[in-house]
Amino acid sequence: MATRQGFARSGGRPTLEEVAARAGVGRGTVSRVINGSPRVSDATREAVERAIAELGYVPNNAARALAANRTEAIALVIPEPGPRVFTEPYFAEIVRGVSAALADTSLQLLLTMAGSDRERRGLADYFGAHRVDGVLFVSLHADDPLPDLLDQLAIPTVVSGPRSADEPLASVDSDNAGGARLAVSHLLARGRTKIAAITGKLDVYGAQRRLAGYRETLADAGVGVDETLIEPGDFSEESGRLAMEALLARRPDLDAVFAASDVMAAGARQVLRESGRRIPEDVALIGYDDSPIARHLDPQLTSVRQPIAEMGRAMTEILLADIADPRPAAARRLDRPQLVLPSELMVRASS
Amino acid sequence: MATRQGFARSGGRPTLEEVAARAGVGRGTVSRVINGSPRVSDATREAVERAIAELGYVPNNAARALAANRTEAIALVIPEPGPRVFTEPYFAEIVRGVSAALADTSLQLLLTMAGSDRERRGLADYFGAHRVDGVLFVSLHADDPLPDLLDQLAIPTVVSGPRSADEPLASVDSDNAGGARLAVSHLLARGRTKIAAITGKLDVYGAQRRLAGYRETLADAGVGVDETLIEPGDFSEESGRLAMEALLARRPDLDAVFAASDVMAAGARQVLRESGRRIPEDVALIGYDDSPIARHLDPQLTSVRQPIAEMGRAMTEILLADIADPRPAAARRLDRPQLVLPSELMVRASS
DNA sequence: ATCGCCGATGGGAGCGCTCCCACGGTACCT
DNA sequence: AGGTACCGTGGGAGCGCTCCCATCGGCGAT
Repeated sequence: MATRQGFARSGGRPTLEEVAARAGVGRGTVSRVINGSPRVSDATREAVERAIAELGYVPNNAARALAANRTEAIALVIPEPGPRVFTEPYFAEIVRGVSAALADTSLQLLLTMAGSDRERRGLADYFGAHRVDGVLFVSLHADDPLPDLLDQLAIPTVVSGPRSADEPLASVDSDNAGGARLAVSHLLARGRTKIAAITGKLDVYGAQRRLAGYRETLADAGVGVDETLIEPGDFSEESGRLAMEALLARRPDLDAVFAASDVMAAGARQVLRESGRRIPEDVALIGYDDSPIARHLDPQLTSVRQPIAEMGRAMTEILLADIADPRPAAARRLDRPQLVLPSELMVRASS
Repeated sequence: MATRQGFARSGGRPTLEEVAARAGVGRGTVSRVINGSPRVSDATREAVERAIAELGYVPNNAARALAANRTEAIALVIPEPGPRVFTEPYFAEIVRGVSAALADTSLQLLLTMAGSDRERRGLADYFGAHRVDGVLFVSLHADDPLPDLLDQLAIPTVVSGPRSADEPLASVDSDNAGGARLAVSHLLARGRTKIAAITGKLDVYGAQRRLAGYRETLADAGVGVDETLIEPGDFSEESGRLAMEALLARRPDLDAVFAASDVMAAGARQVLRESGRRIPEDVALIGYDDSPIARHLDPQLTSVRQPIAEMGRAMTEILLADIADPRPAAARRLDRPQLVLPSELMVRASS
């Protein structure tokens, strides 16, 4: 293998200069070939490419980064919370999407889990020191100062769920309202009319949107929204249980439940069972996220699936476009995409 | 905040040189302070540190890497397989452990998902080009050429599960045999004697060890190993189903099942239910991995928990120690740790 | 008082690359 | 023929840091 011979012969790694010498051209020309500049004749390009192959040359990233003041790396920041948040494969799916989008570029993915405030402070310095070309944020908290700091530093940034309806940064989201609409429409189509909702934490924008979708669908269908059928949760199983108990106490006549997460649906299911109700005969149940739990619940849980990997991919593509955009930060700031990807209803036995 | 002022004033980021000027010392001295060299007087060190704080100086990684021929980064390589392998939070847990171990260092974590052969070839060049100081491998395939290549290149490497009993690279593993032993002992203690095993893919070393633990425990207890009670699976739910059917056909009298993964246990559970058997009254069931599914199965599944995050942490610590080891590669190669971390049995309703 | 030694320090010489200016050559115009 | 535009190209000048050698004092030993 040519590559390996290259290593062995020189002892160290071949440099640009050596490639240039071998190809009989100057450093600048080799650099142009490597960077795909059009200002190189075909013959020269070919000669350079041959020399690169023969020597097994691979550019030194550090040198490039230093000389060009780029880093060839983007960071994925995950505000790492308690140990068990990764119970759902959300994070892994995002990473999959991101790294798929990165596959044909030469960019590196830097993973940053920053739970504590101290760590986040470090990050600010870190990003400020120009150590990444762009930053991807996953599941951002509404009160996180980091994104705004990045904005000031003019570092391209994309977040994975807008923090509000007027998110200032570029963002990618799944259609939470649409997902809820799918679920509720499906229940209506099945003849259910007393459809309860267990919401997520309502300071999370996505949870608001899911609730909004629920409301809109019922209103549009002429069924009307009954506030006694709505109970807040916080995405946890325990909160699903509690919400279900409250709902049942208030509205024992309900015939369907739309929970804003599978985990809450699992809690609700337990309470429904204990109350002697059958699923879906007496009460239909729908969750959200299409997590692995959904498929293992008994009965299998109908759930709304978000295209998580696609979201990761889309975030990355938006980020890359922003990085590549030659206009000054002020101009780029003007047209920041707010992408919303459609959700899908996975119909199973529980509805 | 001093840091922010620093940015604003200079327009660009402060450099070593500026810090040196401000502290009234030479570049070399500042460099020594930053790198914690002892050959600096206390007074000077203090003056330099003050200048650093005042300017909000953060070293430029690329420049350091270039000058020192280090990279300040380690790679975590995940042989990305099909879309759905991340169904279990294994990967996320490993990342948690790794990044926890990295938290007090200044090293960066580079995430590399390399599924296709083409990507892996790229990786070889990439690592060869000295772009990382060390590499962490997760769930390595037995026939992967990459680790050996890294070994030749003398790049420190740690793998997360040895590929065989005589793994040449440093490795960290959970005690698979011990985990199986816990499970089987527990079943024996509950009075079960006809304990079946559904194994994982036996070309995976961990699966072999789990089966070995099962065998040893039965042998030690004087119960004896009955080969008709052993059926191979491949870690998938479907294979769990098939294996359970085969076992039931052959040994309808079995009173317990130890499955080498929760997912297979879920498949087995379904078949047991369909056959009219009650869990755990008629047949006790134990899984492996303590995945989220375990807690959501009905009845909740007893399962063996591996300390995954701790494994990630341990891998990283071993890697860092290897990177820091000043001895030549040949010497380092001699004492490569093979760490085995204990597993734990999470007892739930199914056993 | 002189010498030698050692710890503390300054700063030159790169690390491998990109950027950019300058140069020779060709093609086309007047 | 002379001029003007480019195009493709070479190579100097750094990017910000670490390494390492030279230097400078101060100290105890002689």
